[in-house]
Amino acid sequence: MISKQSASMENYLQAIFNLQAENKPATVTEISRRLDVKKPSVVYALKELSRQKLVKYKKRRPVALSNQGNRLAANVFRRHEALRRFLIEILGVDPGIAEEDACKMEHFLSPVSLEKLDEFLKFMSTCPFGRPECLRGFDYYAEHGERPEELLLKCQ
Amino acid sequence: MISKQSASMENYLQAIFNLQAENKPATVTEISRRLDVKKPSVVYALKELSRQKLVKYKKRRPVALSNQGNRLAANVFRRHEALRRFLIEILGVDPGIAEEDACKMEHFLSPVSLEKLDEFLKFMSTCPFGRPECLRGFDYYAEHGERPEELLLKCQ
DNA sequence: ATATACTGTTAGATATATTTAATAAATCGT
DNA sequence: ACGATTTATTAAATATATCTAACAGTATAT
Repeated sequence: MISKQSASMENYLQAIFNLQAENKPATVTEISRRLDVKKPSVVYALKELSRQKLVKYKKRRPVALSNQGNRLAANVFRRHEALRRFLIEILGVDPGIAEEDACKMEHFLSPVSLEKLDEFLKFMSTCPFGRPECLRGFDYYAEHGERPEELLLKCQ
Repeated sequence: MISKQSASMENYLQAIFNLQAENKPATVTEISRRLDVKKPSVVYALKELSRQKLVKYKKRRPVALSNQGNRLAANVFRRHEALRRFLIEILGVDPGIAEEDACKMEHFLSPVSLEKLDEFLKFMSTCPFGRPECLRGFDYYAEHGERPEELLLKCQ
């Protein structure tokens, strides 16, 4: 019943999810633009997702997620965000690249790892003293190629 | 010339790479066992990789990586290890699950992100005072569900 | 030495997901 | 109102990667 979806189908669900979140109609053309695929590919995917009752799709009408579809999409989105934030906020990866990487890896992060990653981000980003010292140490290390001297050593 | 490979082909390269590293002959049967696919799938893949000069493949002979193939496989392995280690050593994910997740995500980590992740792992694992304080803080948080009081607060 | 078992290959079918080309339906501008 | 443009769909082709079934080649054991 919890129908595991392919990476491709998850991408379609997520695109629709994002459009809904932005209050924009989820049209074939727009989905096709966002996923950089041709329109017949979108129609094919919508038929498949419709068959699985993950979207409500009537010909030539903007598509909408079903409850089940929304649940799945929200899940993909959560994985996407966790990965994206990790890459940007912890590793300092360029946001554009982080987005791309998250888009591809998001389909393969297990629930257990997601949970841990979410906790990790929460812990690191809600530190009452700002960015934790060891992450600042890493920022320095990433920038200067060597572990910070004296000043930051206290972080350990 | 740097021929980007599919996730599937990367898996075959990696399986052969691992067998070579273990000094075991990379046979169709063994690759098929490790990747949990049928033997004709392996033969298909070997033909394709051979066509691309990534493996040296003669019918009914154990297969070997070419230099180029070895370079690609080593790269996959590096991505795999970085992800696996991150999941285990930083997030505390169960090694079995970490292995599975790494196996799937390894195909989609960009060079830039890999570089950063490697640096991050190196920084965190070579701290002269052992496991960095904020990671120990996270260990505590993950176990007890709340940020450590007084004692560990200094880490911030 | 030959039957048996294991290993490897081929051929053909299947599934998924994409494309192009053609067409149909809807919308827009004048 | 109608021709042009945009949007959506269908049909058919293609690519990748898998499988099953059948077969071929090699090795093994008695």
